Amino acid sequence: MGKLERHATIADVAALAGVSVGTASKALNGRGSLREETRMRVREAARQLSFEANAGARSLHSGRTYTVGMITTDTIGRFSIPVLIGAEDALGAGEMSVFLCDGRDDPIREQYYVRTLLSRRVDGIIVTGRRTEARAPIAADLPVPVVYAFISSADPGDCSVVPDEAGGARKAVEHLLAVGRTRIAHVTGPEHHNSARVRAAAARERLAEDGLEPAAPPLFGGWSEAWGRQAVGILLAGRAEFDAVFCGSDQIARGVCDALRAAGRRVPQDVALVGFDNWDVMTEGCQPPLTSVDMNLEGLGRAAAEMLLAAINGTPSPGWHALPCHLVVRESSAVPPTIKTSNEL
Amino acid sequence: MGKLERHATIADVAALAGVSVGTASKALNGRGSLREETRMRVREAARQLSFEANAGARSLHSGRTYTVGMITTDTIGRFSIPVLIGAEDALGAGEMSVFLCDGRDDPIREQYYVRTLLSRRVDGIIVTGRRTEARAPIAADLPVPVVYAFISSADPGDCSVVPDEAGGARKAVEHLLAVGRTRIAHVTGPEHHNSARVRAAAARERLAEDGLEPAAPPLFGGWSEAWGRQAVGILLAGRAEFDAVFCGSDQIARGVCDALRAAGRRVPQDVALVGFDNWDVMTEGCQPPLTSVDMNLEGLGRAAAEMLLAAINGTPSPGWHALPCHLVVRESSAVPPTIKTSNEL
DNA sequence: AGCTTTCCGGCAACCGTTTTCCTTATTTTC
DNA sequence: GAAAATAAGGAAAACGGTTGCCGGAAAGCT
Repeated sequence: MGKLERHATIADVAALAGVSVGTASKALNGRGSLREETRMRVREAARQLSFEANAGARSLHSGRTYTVGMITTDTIGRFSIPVLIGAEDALGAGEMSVFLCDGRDDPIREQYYVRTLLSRRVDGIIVTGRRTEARAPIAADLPVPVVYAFISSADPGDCSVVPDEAGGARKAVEHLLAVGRTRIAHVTGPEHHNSARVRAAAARERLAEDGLEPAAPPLFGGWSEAWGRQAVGILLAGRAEFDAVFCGSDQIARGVCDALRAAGRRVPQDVALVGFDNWDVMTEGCQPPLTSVDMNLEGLGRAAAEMLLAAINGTPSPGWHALPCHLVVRESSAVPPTIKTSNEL
Repeated sequence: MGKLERHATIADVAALAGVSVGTASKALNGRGSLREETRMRVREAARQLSFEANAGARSLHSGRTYTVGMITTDTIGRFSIPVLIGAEDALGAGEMSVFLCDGRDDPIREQYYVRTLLSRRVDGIIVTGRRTEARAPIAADLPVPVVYAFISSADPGDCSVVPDEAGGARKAVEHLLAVGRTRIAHVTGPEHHNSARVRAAAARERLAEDGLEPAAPPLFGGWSEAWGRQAVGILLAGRAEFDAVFCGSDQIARGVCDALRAAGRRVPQDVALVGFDNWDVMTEGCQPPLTSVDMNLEGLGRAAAEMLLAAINGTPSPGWHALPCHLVVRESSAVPPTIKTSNEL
């Protein structure tokens, strides 16, 4: 209840243990040569006063703060979170604490945060968030290493850790081909969004490798369920036949799924469906559960953190690092032979 | 490109400006009495060296670090995020930085974080996250103030900022009554979850105030869409008639909505639907868009941060603070008179 | 001219820790 | 038994800033 008055200092500990501050410091840090009895006495005093060394004062000496800043450029969103969690986890294991800064997509705010982080002497900075394109470097000539996670820096000399979205899209298409689909449509987000373009291009390319054409030109729109539903209308209105839809996001896929059902097309029997993001809320809410591409954002955050730690320790890894995506197969694209057979009747 | 070698110190600035460090400090902080010319000279030197005062060293003197720790007890989840954003925003306005700590629902991890935060001399701590019940205080006798946000502390002497879920549930029911529904069912999360119980009790109570009984006993299950769908089966199998369903979460509501449509019941004409959380992904994805109770988590985070700041400045607000929820009406519960009339035919 | 003010800016203490010497005892060695 | 080696712990100087106090110079007053 009654909050403790103030933090105990090492001087308090030293006094209680009847030694000098220097000795107390050595005792607590296992330095110098002290009698075991003395060491214990100091430790006991520290325990009694619930002493915790002032990290600020300590870093004054060591030059390292064991903190890193994490700036999300867009508002902390669904994509930043897993990255953040992964990074925090990896950093925490290295005893480093994370300053969270929500940039809100506001350059002023961002610059302000960079300045505060520098004044707090963070050992490094991770920049994350979603953007339509690679972003401009957060600042030039920073005295600390910076790693971009999920988002990527326009400067190729910077270290960016990103998912291999093209690879993910290829896996999605490959899977659809493997379950026997050949007339594959693609519904995705806005064309001005790099992810949408990359995924669409990779999908088309993978089809081409098998000598196939898309069932329809890729449909660019928004990332929402509403767009997914709308897109189905467009697909059905067109004269092209399709037996699968690869969607640029799980939300789109879900919209597609709902609209297909409403139109009397069965998933997966008539149309197989693959989403992107592997967002549990969507993959599980969808009926049937949705096959999806997982970008492993948490792993990405972890990788970014590890690269940052390495950079802090003097071995930076400049450049663009693409981490593999993997496909999680669920019922929306599973085609049990029996049904396939009944289809062929 | 080439990262700057090291941070400039105030001694560098002083040397460049040709004054003593003390004078430089005063010049930069607007203290002491200096000639305007001197002040400018120092400021210019600081600019040239892109000097940023070392916050750690500074706080050594002031005793304040202008940082707070934020511990999420469960893994950073959908509910922690808005709270976090709100708090970060309010704190940032007060020039405070936030240490993010992901407790993962692991007491060991949590205690570890408390210790690191204390060693970093945070000015205060915010604890947030989702839990089935009020949680045990994070630690006894901390030397810094603590505020619990969203989650609440079992110790009534602690400061907890929580949404008024009962009030929210009452508003939902009131709205359904206002649009002429009288046979209202309730589908919600697991009974061992305090939120589920509170909302269910408040809903029943509000009905009783109008002399009404629930259309069916409250259905406790999970928080998922799947449970919502399942619950509709149970409701339809029962002999009770119902013209509205108030759901304990938007996900449940969406499941209910889908299942109702599949069963041939129209929303909102036959059954009006109200959810809880006002989660855009669900309210917008749902067809029709879902009416829902908004807990204003971002505001809650902001309020928590403000209370923490107040506590840091010496005026704590112990106890349990319930913030009002509000209802966001959308089509799932809108009943245009024409349709109502056609129902009555 | 001599005294008091006012104005600037330097000096040094202090914040909490770590670390490098150094000084004492206490042993060991010849 | 004296010299040397070793062990144990203290004193003090950093680390980077802030701030109270003080001194010197210039200006104002009789």
